[in-house]
Amino acid sequence: MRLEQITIKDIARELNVSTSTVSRALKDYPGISDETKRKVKELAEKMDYRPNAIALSLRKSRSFTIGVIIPEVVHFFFSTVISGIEEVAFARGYNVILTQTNEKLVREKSSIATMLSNQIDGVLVSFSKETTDFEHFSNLLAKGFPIVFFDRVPDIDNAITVTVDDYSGAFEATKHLLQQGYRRIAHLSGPSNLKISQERARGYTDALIHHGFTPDPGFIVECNKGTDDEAQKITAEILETFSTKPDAFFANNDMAAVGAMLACKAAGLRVPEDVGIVGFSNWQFCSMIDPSLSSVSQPGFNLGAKATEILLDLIEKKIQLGEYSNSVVLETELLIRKSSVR
Amino acid sequence: MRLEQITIKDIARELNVSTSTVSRALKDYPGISDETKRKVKELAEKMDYRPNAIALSLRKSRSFTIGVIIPEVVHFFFSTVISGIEEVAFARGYNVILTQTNEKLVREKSSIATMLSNQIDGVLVSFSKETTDFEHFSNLLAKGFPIVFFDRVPDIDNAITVTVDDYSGAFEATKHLLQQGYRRIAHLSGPSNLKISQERARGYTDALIHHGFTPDPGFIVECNKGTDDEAQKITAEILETFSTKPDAFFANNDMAAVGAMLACKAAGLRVPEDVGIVGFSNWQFCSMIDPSLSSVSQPGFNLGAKATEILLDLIEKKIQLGEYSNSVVLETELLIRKSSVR
DNA sequence: ATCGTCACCGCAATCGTCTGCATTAATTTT
DNA sequence: AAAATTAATGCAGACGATTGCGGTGACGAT
Repeated sequence: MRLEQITIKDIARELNVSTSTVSRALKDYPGISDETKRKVKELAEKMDYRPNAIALSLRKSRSFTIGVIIPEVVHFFFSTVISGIEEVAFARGYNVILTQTNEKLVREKSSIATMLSNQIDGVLVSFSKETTDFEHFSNLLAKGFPIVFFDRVPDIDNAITVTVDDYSGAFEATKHLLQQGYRRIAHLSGPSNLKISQERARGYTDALIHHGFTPDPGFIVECNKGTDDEAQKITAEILETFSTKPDAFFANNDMAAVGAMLACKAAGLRVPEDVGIVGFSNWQFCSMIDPSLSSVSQPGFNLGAKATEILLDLIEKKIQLGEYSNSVVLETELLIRKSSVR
Repeated sequence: MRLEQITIKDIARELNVSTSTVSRALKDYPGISDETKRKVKELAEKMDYRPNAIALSLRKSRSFTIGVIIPEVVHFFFSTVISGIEEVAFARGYNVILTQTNEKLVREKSSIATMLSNQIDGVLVSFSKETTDFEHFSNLLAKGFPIVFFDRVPDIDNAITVTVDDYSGAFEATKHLLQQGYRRIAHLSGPSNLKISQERARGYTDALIHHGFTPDPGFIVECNKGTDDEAQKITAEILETFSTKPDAFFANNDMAAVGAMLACKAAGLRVPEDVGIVGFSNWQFCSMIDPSLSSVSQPGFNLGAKATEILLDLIEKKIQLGEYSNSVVLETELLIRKSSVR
């Protein structure tokens, strides 16, 4: 059957005192004799008493639980973020309820609903690709409910966001390709409704302009799913149909970069001699493939940790809304490997 | 401030009825007039009422939450398992509380403690590498608390376990290497206290015996951490110091396999011509590296899903302890790629 | 003998929901 | 018209813990 947990009542009965006394004794309240405290604590220890967190939550309207809404768990970057979240939450005594949306808006909505019903103290959110309006969050924000957005963030003013510097990561990657002598750099972009995709595309474009080149909008091709298969097909198509062929690819993510690399190899092009490739996220496999893949590394763990710290500070009122600059941006780092150096 | 949720009291006050009536009306209990039901439901809808799951948990001693204790999140296999868990739990209306132990026993213990304190209905567990005694679980099991172990499971009779067929995966992998003509196959094993490591080593050994070879215990080398760096060092050492050099490596996991591959390449050996390599887990990168890595794929998603189904069935008393055969074993599949075919 | 002080402790309400057992009013039966 | 039945609803206690407030007894002071 259900686990029969020891309650404060059991201790009270055993000791012939009231539950109030037990409660206060356990918490070292004044007004309880040392003798009583000792007896209560001893018995509690002996009976292996553990406070019922549910009852506490009800009483305090606090659950010491935070929710995490994430597009998908099976994703190197997101899993490192989760790891960071979990680490900080655990250290500060909070539980983590996790749901993945599988990039579906309906699941995002229903997840937030059941989480609220479970009285979570706050929530960390990274949007699904489908999410274009933020209504289901904005009314929560308006009520002052603690929300911190990370990575995939909304473009509204009063939201607290933690992101990585996608713009400068993309800028540096593109600049690096230019410095290596690549001239016709294509960009395999992500879904255009995501701010991160926009930022990366903007970094790419600005880097070109900054170095005196004129960006060709046709050289930005959207890879919506972000899988290697998709990118492979798209790249193959580009290599076939474009009149001016790209001599480098800057991909929105590493999977797409690998897809591009495979397509190039299949087309008889050598990487990095004929074509340079740079990815984004620095998945584990980057250093394991041949040629090893240059990539922009995102501090996933730190991002998760930082977002959680801010959220918990908000929850515990250590900071007020607006005290932090609303958006925290963590630095990215371009890791240069073989795929982009000739 | 904290989110001011609408309660049934608010609805009751507004409608001049008792909370009991509201509660029953919302649940379509008999004995409530259709008129009242309609009014209550309408107002509940209008006020955006959501039942307080915490209060329900307290009342029912059920939280509709399951706990997941996992060594680490940033791990391809485990993240797919989590995905499977989350999927089934969500579909059946359960929340998932996640904690990672980072392979530490103390965190395993404290995680289970706070989870119990949060009145979880059951728990899914994969052990940390440090865990050698199961006391912190066995007394829970004795009390009939629903626990399902997966992947890294204890070796006790009354525990329900869901695993993949490590033995036959290892057997097939080794057999495949033998069939390709490799004769001096070394095994980079995992921590010997984990049953999965033992099973894989056993499959390896049995395959050798089955094909008429005498296993050399010295050819089983433990890679405790399971990282590519560690495996690279160990493999390099093997290649240097062993009098009979291995001509193939069957690794306990893919990271180790990659490490071995790198070490072989560094030693001037060609893969697969001089040395064959097979990994375990079929991480995403297997098909992306050069040469592509043969590996035993584990059905992570299915494993998570199956374990969760069993757990929820247990919780909901759809099945009794012992009704399932205590251990469910899912099939593995050897995926043959270039690293082991000459 | 009466009062005040102090240490120690218990009562009861509370958080939001559910539910067994009344209670009330309306309706039907005799 | 009185009694019995039925339908609709309310009361109150429970789940486990916390906490403001009031109560009890011992003790010393007056």
